[in-house]
Amino acid sequence: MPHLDWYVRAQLKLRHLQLLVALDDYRSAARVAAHLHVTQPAVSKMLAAIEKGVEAPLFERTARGLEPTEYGVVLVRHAREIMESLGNAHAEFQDIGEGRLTRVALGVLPSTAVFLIPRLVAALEGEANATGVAISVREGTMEFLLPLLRTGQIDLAVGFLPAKRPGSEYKTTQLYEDPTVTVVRNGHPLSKLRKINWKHLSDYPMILPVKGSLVRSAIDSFMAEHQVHVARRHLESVSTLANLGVLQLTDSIGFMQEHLARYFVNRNDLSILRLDLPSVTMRVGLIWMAERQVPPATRRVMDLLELYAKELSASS
DNA sequence: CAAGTTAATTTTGGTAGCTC
DNA sequence: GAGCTACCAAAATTAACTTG
Repeated sequence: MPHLDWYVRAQLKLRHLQLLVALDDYRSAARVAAHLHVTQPAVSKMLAAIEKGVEAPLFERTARGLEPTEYGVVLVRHAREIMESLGNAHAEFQDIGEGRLTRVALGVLPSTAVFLIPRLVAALEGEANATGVAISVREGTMEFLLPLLRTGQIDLAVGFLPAKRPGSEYKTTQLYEDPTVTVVRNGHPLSKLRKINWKHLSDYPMILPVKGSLVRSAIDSFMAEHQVHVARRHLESVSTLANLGVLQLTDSIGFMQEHLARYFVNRNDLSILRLDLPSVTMRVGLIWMAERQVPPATRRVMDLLELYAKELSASS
């Protein structure tokens, strides 16, 4: 499909995306035509033009309507995302127009999402004055968040700080340290043992962060040092919910930041093994771009997060 | 040479008639 | 009934000229 990229950049119109989404919704050219206030042939022709452009059939013509092909499903999904994202622009325009709500876009790690963010949002909700802050949150690994930070799609990241300070494009402050712990389902054979040593881990499948991530490399070197054998069939995942599900359903051993693990333990979802991973403690902190000046709203969010982090480490 | 006007081209949508 | 092709018309955009 050599021309798809070019076509999408140069030729594909918003009108086309509308059409694709409507076709998927109605599965009928005639009804789509009515919805878009055009006639049926116009719909038919526009679809043909898109299909020619992307060089792939997008909808299968059947006796009583249209059904998306595999290609169609993919393109419709992206079209929906774009239309939705564009819809958000309207809300943000209003924010600017009203001149009193500032949007702060945060990027967070799964391990920080569950306890820092709710407190932040609750505090901001509570103040109820006109010069409020609207928060938007994205979750992902550091590899996902840092590019967003660089391109300005997020203003601030709450994530792992690199071990050394290259003193470069990012500015950081440390909030707290988060050790990595091993977690298993309640009633897991290992949780019954009085004494666990590292060799025990070799007997069970593991869930590890994806290769190349900060935590993973730390775990890998720790494992090598303690000669723990990693089962060949281990799961690589940074999806917190997937990990939780797998852990509860199987005898897998998972690695999690302690703060997140505690959350699950408190809810009686998981158990923490009595094992220390001393060299796999992550430094969690705020990260933002050095060259961009920090607007007051972002400054406030940073102050609040620092405050909660302090309370947190004081109470634990 | 910039502003304004006109001509050519492209895009979009419509109708009619046809096939499955 | 549903959709396709062929052909037509209107609108918008772009290119090509004038002109002060």
